[in-house]
Amino acid sequence: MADTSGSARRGRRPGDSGTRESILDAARSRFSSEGFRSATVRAIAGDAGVDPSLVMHFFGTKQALFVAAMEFPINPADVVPHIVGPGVDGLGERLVRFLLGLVDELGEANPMLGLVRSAVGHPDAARMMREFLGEAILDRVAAAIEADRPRLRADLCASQIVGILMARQILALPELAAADRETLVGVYGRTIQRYLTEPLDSP
Amino acid sequence: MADTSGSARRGRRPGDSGTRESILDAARSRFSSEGFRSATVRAIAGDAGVDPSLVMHFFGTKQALFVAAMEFPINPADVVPHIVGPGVDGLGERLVRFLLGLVDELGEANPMLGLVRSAVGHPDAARMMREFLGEAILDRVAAAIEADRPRLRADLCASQIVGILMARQILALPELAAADRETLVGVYGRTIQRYLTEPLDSP
DNA sequence: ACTCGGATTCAACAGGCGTTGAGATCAGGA
DNA sequence: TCCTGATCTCAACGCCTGTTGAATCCGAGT
Repeated sequence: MADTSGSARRGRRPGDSGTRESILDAARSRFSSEGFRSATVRAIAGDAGVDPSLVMHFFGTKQALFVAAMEFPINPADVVPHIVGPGVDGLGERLVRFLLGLVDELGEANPMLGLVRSAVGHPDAARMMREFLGEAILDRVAAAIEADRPRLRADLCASQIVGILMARQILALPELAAADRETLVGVYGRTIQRYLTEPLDSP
Repeated sequence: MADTSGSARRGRRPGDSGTRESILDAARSRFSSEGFRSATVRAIAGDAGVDPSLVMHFFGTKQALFVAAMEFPINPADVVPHIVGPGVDGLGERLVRFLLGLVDELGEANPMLGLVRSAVGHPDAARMMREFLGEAILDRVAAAIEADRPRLRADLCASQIVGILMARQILALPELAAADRETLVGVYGRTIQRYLTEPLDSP
């Protein structure tokens, strides 16, 4: 609100404007909490204090803005070895602890939530989610341990992880949202561990 | 296409028109595959071969149409005792087998998928999903067995069930979609069984 | 035979959407 | 100092949306 005249001015603003980044921040927040379809370019522009057409100028298309905004803030290649490194023992717990920590840390601007919310009824976003969760993370994990049917095991893990996101962050199931994090790490960790290492044919 | 004149006629059609039901069928299908927001009244009317305003005449509002269409085709009170009856042994497997059978049977007009697809970014639908999954099914199951923290156990089960729906039907993870049903019943059944009966504090 | 009322369509509204093109403004290199 | 090009706004376009009101049609009860 340091406007020197009384009304909005056109043209370039003085100083180093971090406008592009603030558009990306607003987009992350809107896409994450409303999904691709419901989040509007106009609302994102409004949040960033900017005209909608400036968004188009920077990113060209709503779809392209979505792709740019849902870029993951950390590189899986950096973090996965850190989780897998200590060995198979406790691997499930480490994965779940990492996931829950990330969710709490990212808050409302969480690309994983944006992808889940958009994947529903939007095949392109479903593909992005599949690629991120599967190829970037779980396939590496499943490959690090040595077991039969690694892809099926990765899919099993993905189903529980997506379920955690849906139930805790989107459906907001009350007991699950209120539960102590380490309790969940224990329960879900054992599930993931089973999906990764135990025999898949029930005895 | 048994039109006696060459063009569409106004007014009441001859014979016993099951129009209301065919609108509901179309709505179930559209809401299930696209979610509340993306499914349009016009498309539903088109599928039913009817003018959009007739949909409003019957149901008043898109929201009311959604509620009517997402009514579950079977009554949980009828089926849950059938699943719980035989006792705690194999309860998880019976639940998962019932769920997967239902999904295959209902196909593209599955209210559970419609609710999941709409819950995302639509709090009213999230509440409907919560009420159906929790109060109608899982709370009864958790109450039937006797264990500590029954609500948390119900939420844990819900998280895996929703995850199965997301991963298999919406994300379409390939190995999961292709997997033999009884294999999944074994793997997921054991998970649900754990969530229902095993101690929640990891040893 | 005659009305009555539900079924059905048509045409339109008001609002929101993504996107576009033209123009204004200014930072920084020549 | 002037010019270039990036940044930014305004106004508008065409489209799609849920919803409405009026007009038509016809089966059924009297």
